[in-house]
Amino acid sequence: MARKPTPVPFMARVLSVVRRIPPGRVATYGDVAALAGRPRAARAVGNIMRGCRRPDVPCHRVIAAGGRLGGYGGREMLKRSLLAAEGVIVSGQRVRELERVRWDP
DNA sequence: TGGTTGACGGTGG
DNA sequence: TCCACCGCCAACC
Repeated sequence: MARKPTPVPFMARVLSVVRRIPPGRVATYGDVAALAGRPRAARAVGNIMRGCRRPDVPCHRVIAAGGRLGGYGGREMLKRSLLAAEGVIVSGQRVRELERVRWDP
């Protein structure tokens, strides 16, 4: 069964989802993929985020599963700082209390 | 048109 | 808890 061809490019939907993540909240790549309509495209989401440097897209709020920070163009420390500044408790390379700060759309 | 590339996820050792 | 492997996918070249 061919998946329904998305009327709008996957990348546009992903960016749209990420823009909706409020400050102090996070979403995993898998969450974003699911919200964008492709539950198994977490890796593809990461690829898109890799090239996304727009200030209007809070890509630092997108983390890996299990509370792991994931990457940030080699600036993982900055990602960690940005999240901490928003009130997200980060310890080492892990977000604590993930279920408490996980965005619930 | 077809192969490569990873800011991933889940499982197993 | 950490690391290695394999499966998945859209964007890129």
